[in-house]
Amino acid sequence: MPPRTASALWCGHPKCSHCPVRELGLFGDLDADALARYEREIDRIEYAAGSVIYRGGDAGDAILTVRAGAIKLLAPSADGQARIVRLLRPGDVTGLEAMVGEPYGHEAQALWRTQVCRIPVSTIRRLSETAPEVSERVMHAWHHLVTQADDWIAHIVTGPARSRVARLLLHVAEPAPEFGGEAAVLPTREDMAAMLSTTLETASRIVVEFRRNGLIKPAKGRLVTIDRAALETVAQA
Amino acid sequence: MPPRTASALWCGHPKCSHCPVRELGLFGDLDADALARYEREIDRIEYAAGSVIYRGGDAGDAILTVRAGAIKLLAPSADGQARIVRLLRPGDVTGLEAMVGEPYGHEAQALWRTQVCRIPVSTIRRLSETAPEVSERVMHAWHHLVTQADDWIAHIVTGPARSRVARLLLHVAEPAPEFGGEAAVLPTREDMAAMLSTTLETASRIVVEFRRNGLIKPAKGRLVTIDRAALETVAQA
DNA sequence: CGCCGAATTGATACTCATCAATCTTCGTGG
DNA sequence: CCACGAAGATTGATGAGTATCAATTCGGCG
Repeated sequence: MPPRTASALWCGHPKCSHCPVRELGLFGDLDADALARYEREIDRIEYAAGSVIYRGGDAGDAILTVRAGAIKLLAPSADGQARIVRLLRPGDVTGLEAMVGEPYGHEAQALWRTQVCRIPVSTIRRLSETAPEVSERVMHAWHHLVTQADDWIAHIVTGPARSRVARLLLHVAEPAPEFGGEAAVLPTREDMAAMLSTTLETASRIVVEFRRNGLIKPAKGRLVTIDRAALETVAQA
Repeated sequence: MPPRTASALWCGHPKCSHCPVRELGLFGDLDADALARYEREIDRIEYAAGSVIYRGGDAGDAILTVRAGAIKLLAPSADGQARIVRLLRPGDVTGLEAMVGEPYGHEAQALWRTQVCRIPVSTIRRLSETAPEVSERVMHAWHHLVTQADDWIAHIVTGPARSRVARLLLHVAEPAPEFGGEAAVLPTREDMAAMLSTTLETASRIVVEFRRNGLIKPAKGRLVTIDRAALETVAQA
Protein backbone atom coordinates (compact mmCIF):
# COMPACT_ATOMS: atom_id res chain seq x y z
CA MET A 1 0.00 0.00 0.00
CA PRO A 2 1.37 3.44 -0.84
CA PRO A 3 2.50 5.51 2.13
CA ARG A 4 0.06 8.14 3.31
CA THR A 5 1.48 9.73 6.44
CA ALA A 6 1.89 13.33 7.40
CA SER A 7 5.42 13.39 6.03
CA ALA A 8 5.06 11.14 2.99
CA LEU A 9 2.35 11.84 0.46
CA TRP A 10 1.49 9.50 -2.37
CA CYS A 11 1.09 11.46 -5.57
CA GLY A 12 -0.08 8.74 -7.92
CA HIS A 13 1.77 7.03 -10.70
CA PRO A 14 4.18 9.18 -12.63
CA LYS A 15 4.00 10.13 -16.26
CA CYS A 16 7.51 9.00 -17.06
CA SER A 17 7.31 10.37 -20.56
CA HIS A 18 6.99 13.86 -19.12
CA CYS A 19 9.50 13.42 -16.31
CA PRO A 20 11.85 16.38 -16.11
CA VAL A 21 14.75 14.13 -15.13
CA ARG A 22 13.98 11.05 -17.16
CA GLU A 23 17.05 11.32 -19.32
CA LEU A 24 19.14 11.26 -16.16
CA GLY A 25 17.42 8.28 -14.60
CA LEU A 26 17.19 4.60 -15.36
CA PHE A 27 14.71 4.90 -18.20
CA GLY A 28 16.51 7.50 -20.22
CA ASP A 29 16.48 5.58 -23.46
CA LEU A 30 13.41 3.44 -23.08
CA ASP A 31 10.74 3.74 -25.72
CA ALA A 32 7.34 5.21 -24.95
CA ASP A 33 5.57 1.87 -25.21
CA ALA A 34 7.63 0.15 -22.57
CA LEU A 35 7.40 3.22 -20.35
CA ALA A 36 3.63 3.26 -20.48
CA ARG A 37 3.43 -0.44 -19.71
CA TYR A 38 5.39 -0.16 -16.48
CA GLU A 39 4.39 3.26 -15.22
CA ARG A 40 1.67 2.00 -12.96
CA GLU A 41 4.08 -0.12 -10.96
CA ILE A 42 5.92 3.05 -10.06
CA ASP A 43 4.87 5.39 -7.27
CA ARG A 44 5.52 9.07 -7.09
CA ILE A 45 5.90 10.21 -3.50
CA GLU A 46 6.45 13.58 -1.93
CA TYR A 47 8.27 13.99 1.36
CA ALA A 48 8.25 16.96 3.70
CA ALA A 49 11.49 18.53 4.86
CA GLY A 50 13.25 16.32 7.36
CA SER A 51 11.11 13.24 6.89
CA VAL A 52 12.69 9.83 6.79
CA ILE A 53 12.49 8.08 3.42
CA TYR A 54 14.01 4.80 4.50
CA ARG A 55 16.16 3.56 7.35
CA GLY A 56 19.41 1.65 7.38
CA GLY A 57 18.64 -2.04 7.71
CA ASP A 58 15.20 -1.81 6.10
CA ALA A 59 14.57 -4.56 3.59
CA GLY A 60 15.32 -3.02 0.23
CA ASP A 61 12.58 -3.84 -2.26
CA ALA A 62 12.68 -0.73 -4.40
CA ILE A 63 14.99 1.80 -5.96
CA LEU A 64 14.36 5.52 -5.72
CA THR A 65 15.09 8.28 -8.17
CA VAL A 66 14.95 11.89 -7.12
CA ARG A 67 12.58 14.04 -9.18
CA ALA A 68 12.94 17.26 -7.25
CA GLY A 69 14.45 18.38 -3.99
CA ALA A 70 17.39 16.80 -2.24
CA ILE A 71 18.07 13.82 -0.01
CA LYS A 72 20.82 13.24 2.53
CA LEU A 73 22.17 9.79 3.28
CA LEU A 74 23.22 9.31 6.90
CA ALA A 75 25.66 6.80 8.30
CA PRO A 76 26.60 6.45 11.95
CA SER A 77 30.23 7.43 12.43
CA ALA A 78 32.63 5.90 14.90
CA ASP A 79 31.82 8.43 17.61
CA GLY A 80 28.10 7.82 17.34
CA GLN A 81 27.30 11.00 15.46
CA ALA A 82 25.34 10.72 12.23
CA ARG A 83 27.54 11.72 9.31
CA ILE A 84 26.14 12.65 5.93
CA VAL A 85 27.93 10.52 3.35
CA ARG A 86 26.18 11.69 0.23
CA LEU A 87 23.73 14.23 -1.15
CA LEU A 88 21.23 13.21 -3.81
CA ARG A 89 19.96 15.73 -6.32
CA PRO A 90 17.34 15.48 -9.03
CA GLY A 91 18.20 12.68 -11.41
CA ASP A 92 20.22 10.77 -8.82
CA VAL A 93 19.35 7.22 -7.89
CA THR A 94 19.57 5.58 -4.48
CA GLY A 95 18.78 2.29 -2.84
CA LEU A 96 20.57 0.33 -5.54
CA GLU A 97 21.67 -2.15 -2.86
CA ALA A 98 18.16 -3.53 -3.19
CA MET A 99 19.22 -4.88 -6.58
CA VAL A 100 21.63 -7.26 -4.88
CA GLY A 101 19.24 -8.28 -2.14
CA GLU A 102 20.87 -6.19 0.57
CA PRO A 103 19.00 -4.05 3.07
CA TYR A 104 19.41 -0.31 2.72
CA GLY A 105 22.80 0.76 3.98
CA HIS A 106 21.91 4.24 5.15
CA GLU A 107 19.14 6.34 6.53
CA ALA A 108 17.71 8.63 3.86
CA GLN A 109 16.10 11.95 4.83
CA ALA A 110 14.62 14.70 2.73
CA LEU A 111 16.69 17.86 3.09
CA TRP A 112 13.67 19.89 2.10
CA ARG A 113 10.44 19.17 0.23
CA THR A 114 11.35 16.37 -2.11
CA GLN A 115 9.69 14.23 -4.75
CA VAL A 116 10.90 10.74 -5.55
CA CYS A 117 9.81 7.92 -7.78
CA ARG A 118 9.81 4.48 -6.21
CA ILE A 119 10.56 1.66 -8.63
CA PRO A 120 10.21 -1.89 -7.30
CA VAL A 121 13.20 -4.13 -7.87
CA SER A 122 10.94 -6.68 -9.48
CA THR A 123 9.96 -4.12 -12.10
CA ILE A 124 13.56 -3.35 -12.92
CA ARG A 125 14.37 -7.03 -13.22
CA ARG A 126 11.50 -7.70 -15.58
CA LEU A 127 12.35 -4.67 -17.64
CA SER A 128 16.00 -5.69 -17.89
CA GLU A 129 15.06 -8.96 -19.51
CA THR A 130 13.49 -7.31 -22.52
CA ALA A 131 15.38 -4.04 -22.52
CA PRO A 132 19.15 -4.40 -22.16
CA GLU A 133 19.50 -0.62 -22.12
CA VAL A 134 17.99 -0.67 -18.66
CA SER A 135 20.65 -2.92 -17.14
CA GLU A 136 23.14 -0.74 -18.90
CA ARG A 137 21.64 2.24 -17.09
CA VAL A 138 21.67 0.43 -13.79
CA MET A 139 25.38 -0.21 -14.20
CA HIS A 140 25.89 3.45 -15.01
CA ALA A 141 24.00 4.37 -11.88
CA TRP A 142 26.39 2.25 -9.83
CA HIS A 143 29.32 3.93 -11.48
CA HIS A 144 27.87 7.34 -10.79
CA LEU A 145 27.44 6.43 -7.13
CA VAL A 146 31.05 5.41 -6.76
CA THR A 147 32.22 8.53 -8.55
CA GLN A 148 30.15 10.70 -6.26
CA ALA A 149 31.48 8.97 -3.18
CA ASP A 150 35.06 9.34 -4.33
CA ASP A 151 34.57 13.01 -5.12
CA TRP A 152 33.12 13.50 -1.68
CA ILE A 153 36.24 11.99 -0.14
CA ALA A 154 38.64 13.96 -2.27
CA HIS A 155 36.80 17.29 -2.12
CA ILE A 156 34.10 17.73 0.49
CA VAL A 157 35.79 16.30 3.56
CA THR A 158 39.37 17.34 2.82
CA GLY A 159 41.28 20.53 3.50
CA PRO A 160 40.59 23.61 5.63
CA ALA A 161 37.03 24.16 6.80
CA ARG A 162 36.66 27.33 4.76
CA SER A 163 37.51 25.51 1.53
CA ARG A 164 35.16 22.69 2.36
CA VAL A 165 32.25 25.07 2.88
CA ALA A 166 33.05 26.75 -0.43
CA ARG A 167 33.11 23.40 -2.22
CA LEU A 168 29.83 22.36 -0.67
CA LEU A 169 28.17 25.55 -1.88
CA LEU A 170 29.53 25.00 -5.38
CA HIS A 171 28.31 21.42 -5.16
CA VAL A 172 24.70 22.33 -4.44
CA ALA A 173 24.52 25.43 -6.62
CA GLU A 174 22.26 25.56 -9.66
CA PRO A 175 21.59 28.09 -12.37
CA ALA A 176 18.87 30.48 -11.20
CA PRO A 177 17.82 32.71 -14.08
CA GLU A 178 15.39 34.67 -11.92
CA PHE A 179 18.33 35.90 -9.84
CA GLY A 180 20.65 36.36 -12.78
CA GLY A 181 23.27 33.80 -11.90
CA GLU A 182 23.69 30.75 -9.77
CA ALA A 183 21.95 30.11 -6.50
CA ALA A 184 22.23 27.57 -3.71
CA VAL A 185 19.93 26.59 -0.89
CA LEU A 186 21.87 26.89 2.35
CA PRO A 187 21.50 23.72 4.41
CA THR A 188 21.08 24.12 8.13
CA ARG A 189 24.39 24.64 9.89
CA GLU A 190 23.91 21.29 11.55
CA ASP A 191 23.62 19.52 8.21
CA MET A 192 26.62 21.40 6.91
CA ALA A 193 28.60 20.23 9.91
CA ALA A 194 27.55 16.63 9.35
CA MET A 195 28.66 16.80 5.73
CA LEU A 196 31.92 18.65 6.25
CA SER A 197 33.09 17.01 9.46
CA THR A 198 33.18 20.22 11.40
CA THR A 199 31.10 21.72 14.15
CA LEU A 200 28.02 23.74 13.43
CA GLU A 201 29.64 26.81 15.00
CA THR A 202 32.52 26.69 12.57
CA ALA A 203 30.13 26.28 9.66
CA SER A 204 28.15 29.27 10.88
CA ARG A 205 31.19 31.52 11.24
CA ILE A 206 32.31 30.73 7.72
CA VAL A 207 28.87 31.33 6.22
CA VAL A 208 28.77 34.70 7.96
CA GLU A 209 32.21 35.53 6.66
CA PHE A 210 31.21 34.61 3.09
CA ARG A 211 28.18 36.83 3.42
CA ARG A 212 30.26 39.73 4.73
CA ASN A 213 32.70 39.37 1.85
CA GLY A 214 29.97 39.13 -0.76
CA LEU A 215 30.79 35.56 -1.84
CA ILE A 216 27.15 34.78 -1.19
CA LYS A 217 24.16 37.12 -1.11
CA PRO A 218 20.76 36.40 0.45
CA ALA A 219 18.16 35.98 -2.27
CA LYS A 220 14.93 34.57 -0.90
CA GLY A 221 14.35 32.36 2.08
CA ARG A 222 17.31 30.04 2.42
CA LEU A 223 18.32 30.69 -1.13
CA VAL A 224 21.52 32.62 -1.76
CA THR A 225 23.17 33.68 -4.97
CA ILE A 226 26.78 32.69 -5.21
CA ASP A 227 29.90 34.25 -6.70
CA ARG A 228 31.26 31.16 -8.38
CA ALA A 229 34.63 32.57 -9.31
CA ALA A 230 35.35 33.83 -5.81
CA LEU A 231 34.16 30.61 -4.19
CA GLU A 232 36.35 28.59 -6.49
CA THR A 233 39.35 30.59 -5.38
CA VAL A 234 38.57 29.82 -1.76
CA ALA A 235 37.87 26.17 -2.58
CA GLN A 236 41.36 25.81 -4.02
CA ALA A 237 43.22 26.46 -0.81
CA MET B 1 50.99 -8.25 -25.16
CA PRO B 2 51.41 -8.86 -21.45
CA PRO B 3 53.43 -6.25 -19.59
CA ARG B 4 57.04 -7.14 -18.95
CA THR B 5 58.73 -4.18 -17.34
CA ALA B 6 60.89 -3.92 -14.28
CA SER B 7 57.88 -3.17 -12.12
CA ALA B 8 55.22 -5.39 -13.70
CA LEU B 9 55.93 -9.04 -14.24
CA TRP B 10 53.65 -11.32 -16.23
CA CYS B 11 53.19 -14.56 -14.35
CA GLY B 12 51.17 -16.53 -16.88
CA HIS B 13 47.53 -17.44 -16.82
CA PRO B 14 46.08 -18.18 -13.43
CA LYS B 15 44.68 -21.44 -12.20
CA CYS B 16 41.40 -19.98 -11.07
CA SER B 17 40.28 -23.24 -9.54
CA HIS B 18 43.15 -22.97 -7.05
CA CYS B 19 42.89 -19.26 -6.47
CA PRO B 20 43.06 -18.41 -2.77
CA VAL B 21 40.55 -15.61 -3.17
CA ARG B 22 38.29 -17.03 -5.83
CA GLU B 23 35.28 -17.23 -3.59
CA LEU B 24 35.67 -13.49 -2.97
CA GLY B 25 36.06 -12.52 -6.61
CA LEU B 26 33.81 -12.50 -9.63
CA PHE B 27 33.98 -16.22 -10.32
CA GLY B 28 33.09 -17.43 -6.87
CA ASP B 29 30.30 -19.70 -7.96
CA LEU B 30 31.32 -20.58 -11.46
CA ASP B 31 31.70 -24.27 -12.30
CA ALA B 32 35.11 -25.76 -13.07
CA ASP B 33 34.31 -26.22 -16.74
CA ALA B 34 33.54 -22.60 -17.42
CA LEU B 35 36.53 -21.54 -15.39
CA ALA B 36 38.91 -23.68 -17.40
CA ARG B 37 37.49 -22.40 -20.67
CA TYR B 38 38.18 -18.77 -19.86
CA GLU B 39 41.33 -18.99 -17.80
CA ARG B 40 43.65 -18.34 -20.66
CA GLU B 41 42.10 -14.96 -21.38
CA ILE B 42 43.12 -13.89 -17.91
CA ASP B 43 46.58 -12.64 -17.00
CA ARG B 44 48.24 -12.92 -13.65
CA ILE B 45 50.58 -10.02 -13.07
CA GLU B 46 52.90 -9.14 -10.21
CA TYR B 47 53.77 -5.55 -9.37
CA ALA B 48 56.67 -4.27 -7.31
CA ALA B 49 56.05 -1.88 -4.42
CA GLY B 50 55.15 1.56 -5.65
CA SER B 51 54.62 0.65 -9.29
CA VAL B 52 51.74 2.14 -11.22
CA ILE B 53 49.07 -0.36 -12.24
CA TYR B 54 46.95 2.02 -14.25
CA ARG B 55 46.49 5.76 -14.54
CA GLY B 56 43.41 7.92 -14.32
CA GLY B 57 42.11 8.52 -17.82
CA ASP B 58 43.56 5.32 -19.28
CA ALA B 59 41.11 3.49 -21.49
CA GLY B 60 39.59 0.82 -19.31
CA ASP B 61 39.54 -2.49 -21.12
CA ALA B 62 39.92 -4.85 -18.18
CA ILE B 63 38.93 -5.41 -14.59
CA LEU B 64 41.45 -6.32 -11.92
CA THR B 65 41.08 -8.51 -8.89
CA VAL B 66 43.68 -8.47 -6.16
CA ARG B 67 45.18 -11.87 -5.37
CA ALA B 68 47.75 -10.78 -2.82
CA GLY B 69 49.19 -7.52 -1.56
CA ALA B 70 47.43 -4.18 -1.53
CA ILE B 71 46.64 -1.36 -3.93
CA LYS B 72 46.00 2.31 -3.30
CA LEU B 73 43.69 4.36 -5.50
CA LEU B 74 44.76 7.97 -5.85
CA ALA B 75 42.66 10.96 -6.79
CA PRO B 76 43.88 14.53 -7.10
CA SER B 77 42.31 16.68 -4.39
CA ALA B 78 41.31 20.30 -4.70
CA ASP B 79 44.69 21.56 -3.50
CA GLY B 80 46.59 19.46 -6.01
CA GLN B 81 47.77 16.84 -3.52
CA ALA B 82 47.11 13.21 -4.33
CA ARG B 83 44.62 11.77 -1.86
CA ILE B 84 44.14 8.06 -1.35
CA VAL B 85 40.44 7.35 -1.74
CA ARG B 86 40.46 3.60 -1.25
CA LEU B 87 42.61 0.63 -0.30
CA LEU B 88 42.19 -2.67 -2.13
CA ARG B 89 42.96 -5.92 -0.36
CA PRO B 90 43.00 -9.51 -1.60
CA GLY B 91 39.62 -10.40 -3.07
CA ASP B 92 38.77 -6.80 -3.92
CA VAL B 93 37.95 -5.79 -7.46
CA THR B 94 38.84 -2.53 -9.20
CA GLY B 95 38.51 -0.94 -12.58
CA LEU B 96 34.80 -1.75 -12.79
CA GLU B 97 34.27 1.53 -14.63
CA ALA B 98 35.60 -0.34 -17.65
CA MET B 99 32.32 -2.26 -17.65
CA VAL B 100 30.44 0.91 -18.55
CA GLY B 101 32.95 2.09 -21.11
CA GLU B 102 34.51 4.74 -18.91
CA PRO B 103 38.24 5.34 -18.58
CA TYR B 104 39.78 4.50 -15.21
CA GLY B 105 38.89 7.13 -12.67
CA HIS B 106 41.96 6.89 -10.46
CA GLU B 107 45.60 6.11 -10.47
CA ALA B 108 46.27 2.69 -8.98
CA GLN B 109 49.58 1.92 -7.30
CA ALA B 110 50.84 -1.17 -5.54
CA LEU B 111 51.34 -0.43 -1.87
CA TRP B 112 53.81 -3.26 -1.67
CA ARG B 113 54.51 -6.38 -3.75
CA THR B 114 51.13 -7.23 -5.22
CA GLN B 115 49.60 -9.84 -7.48
CA VAL B 116 46.53 -9.12 -9.56
CA CYS B 117 44.48 -10.95 -12.14
CA ARG B 118 43.55 -8.96 -15.20
CA ILE B 119 40.21 -9.93 -16.74
CA PRO B 120 39.28 -8.30 -20.05
CA VAL B 121 35.86 -6.71 -20.15
CA SER B 122 35.05 -8.71 -23.25
CA THR B 123 35.59 -11.90 -21.28
CA ILE B 124 33.24 -10.81 -18.55
CA ARG B 125 30.61 -9.85 -21.08
CA ARG B 126 30.77 -13.18 -22.84
CA LEU B 127 30.69 -15.04 -19.56
CA SER B 128 27.68 -13.08 -18.35
CA GLU B 129 25.63 -14.24 -21.31
CA THR B 130 25.85 -17.88 -20.35
CA ALA B 131 26.37 -17.55 -16.60
CA PRO B 132 23.98 -15.14 -14.90
CA GLU B 133 25.79 -15.72 -11.62
CA VAL B 134 28.66 -13.68 -13.02
CA SER B 135 26.63 -10.55 -13.66
CA GLU B 136 25.19 -11.10 -10.21
CA ARG B 137 28.74 -11.05 -8.86
CA VAL B 138 29.59 -7.95 -10.84
CA MET B 139 26.65 -6.18 -9.27
CA HIS B 140 27.83 -7.31 -5.86
CA ALA B 141 31.26 -5.94 -6.64
CA TRP B 142 29.73 -2.55 -7.36
CA HIS B 143 27.83 -2.69 -4.11
CA HIS B 144 30.96 -3.60 -2.22
CA LEU B 145 32.78 -0.65 -3.76
CA VAL B 146 30.13 1.80 -2.68
CA THR B 147 30.05 0.33 0.81
CA GLN B 148 33.81 0.64 1.10
CA ALA B 149 33.73 4.23 -0.09
CA ASP B 150 31.00 5.14 2.38
CA ASP B 151 32.85 3.47 5.24
CA TRP B 152 35.93 5.41 4.29
CA ILE B 153 33.97 8.66 4.54
CA ALA B 154 32.31 7.80 7.82
CA HIS B 155 35.34 6.29 9.51
CA ILE B 156 38.74 6.88 7.97
CA VAL B 157 38.58 10.60 7.24
CA THR B 158 36.42 11.68 10.18
CA GLY B 159 37.27 12.62 13.73
CA PRO B 160 40.50 13.37 15.58
CA ALA B 161 43.74 12.28 13.92
CA ARG B 162 44.51 9.78 16.66
CA SER B 163 41.21 7.97 16.11
CA ARG B 164 41.70 7.94 12.36
CA VAL B 165 45.10 6.31 12.68
CA ALA B 166 43.63 3.69 15.00
CA ARG B 167 40.82 2.98 12.54
CA LEU B 168 43.23 2.68 9.66
CA LEU B 169 45.29 0.13 11.57
CA LEU B 170 42.20 -1.87 12.40
CA HIS B 171 41.19 -1.60 8.75
CA VAL B 172 44.39 -3.16 7.41
CA ALA B 173 44.94 -5.68 10.20
CA GLU B 174 44.74 -9.40 9.55
CA PRO B 175 45.00 -12.49 11.70
CA ALA B 176 48.66 -13.48 12.01
CA PRO B 177 48.90 -16.86 13.71
CA GLU B 178 52.70 -16.83 13.71
CA PHE B 179 52.60 -13.81 16.00
CA GLY B 180 49.73 -15.04 18.06
CA GLY B 181 47.19 -12.40 17.26
CA GLU B 182 46.51 -9.78 14.61
CA ALA B 183 49.12 -7.94 12.65
CA ALA B 184 49.16 -4.99 10.28
CA VAL B 185 51.69 -3.73 7.79
CA LEU B 186 52.40 -0.09 8.58
CA PRO B 187 52.11 2.03 5.45
CA THR B 188 54.67 4.76 4.97
CA ARG B 189 53.82 7.87 6.94
CA GLU B 190 53.29 9.67 3.67
CA ASP B 191 50.67 7.15 2.57
CA MET B 192 49.01 7.32 5.95
CA ALA B 193 48.81 11.07 5.61
CA ALA B 194 47.27 10.79 2.14
CA MET B 195 44.63 8.40 3.46
CA LEU B 196 43.80 10.20 6.67
CA SER B 197 43.98 13.79 5.46
CA THR B 198 46.69 14.76 7.88
CA THR B 199 50.35 15.57 7.56
CA LEU B 200 53.00 12.91 7.66
CA GLU B 201 54.45 14.40 10.82
CA THR B 202 51.17 14.01 12.66
CA ALA B 203 50.88 10.43 11.47
CA SER B 204 54.40 9.74 12.67
CA ARG B 205 53.84 11.21 16.12
CA ILE B 206 50.74 9.11 16.61
CA VAL B 207 52.41 5.91 15.47
CA VAL B 208 55.23 6.57 17.92
CA GLU B 209 52.74 7.20 20.69
CA PHE B 210 50.90 3.96 19.93
CA ARG B 211 54.21 2.12 20.07
CA ARG B 212 55.15 3.71 23.39
CA ASN B 213 51.79 2.76 24.86
CA GLY B 214 51.93 -0.79 23.57
CA LEU B 215 48.93 -0.48 21.24
CA ILE B 216 51.21 -1.75 18.51
CA LYS B 217 54.41 -3.78 18.80
CA PRO B 218 57.06 -4.21 16.10
CA ALA B 219 56.98 -7.74 14.78
CA LYS B 220 59.09 -8.09 11.64
CA GLY B 221 59.97 -5.50 9.08
CA ARG B 222 57.05 -3.13 8.71
CA LEU B 223 54.73 -5.64 10.33
CA VAL B 224 53.35 -4.81 13.76
CA THR B 225 51.08 -6.76 16.03
CA ILE B 226 48.10 -4.80 17.22
CA ASP B 227 46.11 -4.65 20.44
CA ARG B 228 42.66 -4.63 18.88
CA ALA B 229 40.73 -3.86 22.05
CA ALA B 230 42.90 -0.89 22.92
CA LEU B 231 42.86 0.46 19.38
CA GLU B 232 39.10 0.19 19.26
CA THR B 233 38.86 2.31 22.37
CA VAL B 234 40.97 4.99 20.74
CA ALA B 235 39.03 4.67 17.48
CA GLN B 236 35.80 5.47 19.33
CA ALA B 237 36.76 8.98 20.33
C1' DC C 1 3.09 38.79 22.03
C1' DG C 2 5.76 35.21 23.62
C1' DC C 3 7.99 30.93 22.58
C1' DC C 4 11.24 27.73 20.39
C1' DG C 5 14.55 26.14 17.37
C1' DA C 6 18.12 27.84 14.55
C1' DA C 7 21.86 30.96 14.00
C1' DT C 8 25.29 33.90 15.63
C1' DT C 9 28.91 35.59 18.60
C1' DG C 10 32.56 35.47 22.17
C1' DA C 11 36.30 33.58 25.10
C1' DT C 12 39.31 29.96 25.73
C1' DA C 13 41.82 25.59 25.25
C1' DC C 14 43.50 22.14 22.32
C1' DT C 15 44.64 19.89 18.12
C1' DC C 16 47.16 19.92 14.21
C1' DA C 17 50.03 22.08 10.43
C1' DT C 18 54.27 24.11 9.49
C1' DC C 19 59.17 24.71 9.22
C1' DA C 20 63.43 22.90 10.39
C1' DA C 21 66.67 19.83 12.24
C1' DT C 22 68.28 15.36 13.21
C1' DC C 23 68.19 10.35 13.29
C1' DT C 24 67.38 5.57 11.06
C1' DT C 25 67.30 2.40 7.72
C1' DC C 26 68.55 0.16 3.86
C1' DG C 27 70.38 -0.51 -0.62
C1' DT C 28 74.67 0.33 -3.39
C1' DG C 29 79.13 0.62 -4.77
C1' DG C 30 83.84 0.63 -3.36
C1' DC D 1 82.54 -6.09 4.66
C1' DC D 2 82.11 -1.39 5.33
C1' DA D 3 81.25 3.38 4.09
C1' DC D 4 78.08 6.40 1.96
C1' DG D 5 73.97 8.41 0.25
C1' DA D 6 69.27 9.03 -0.07
C1' DA D 7 64.74 8.28 1.44
C1' DG D 8 61.96 7.64 5.23
C1' DA D 9 61.03 8.51 10.12
C1' DT D 10 61.32 11.06 14.25
C1' DT D 11 61.50 15.11 17.15
C1' DG D 12 61.04 20.01 18.55
C1' DA D 13 59.23 24.77 18.59
C1' DT D 14 55.72 27.69 17.22
C1' DG D 15 51.42 29.55 15.38
C1' DA D 16 47.13 29.02 12.81
C1' DG D 17 42.81 26.78 12.67
C1' DT D 18 39.05 24.47 15.15
C1' DA D 19 36.49 22.59 18.91
C1' DT D 20 34.25 23.58 23.02
C1' DC D 21 31.29 25.82 26.25
C1' DA D 22 28.34 29.50 27.07
C1' DA D 23 25.53 33.37 25.99
C1' DT D 24 22.70 36.04 23.12
C1' DT D 25 20.17 37.16 19.00
C1' DC D 26 17.19 36.13 15.11
C1' DG D 27 13.11 34.34 12.61
C1' DG D 28 8.88 32.22 12.36
C1' DC D 29 4.71 30.67 14.10
C1' DG D 30 0.83 29.57 17.26
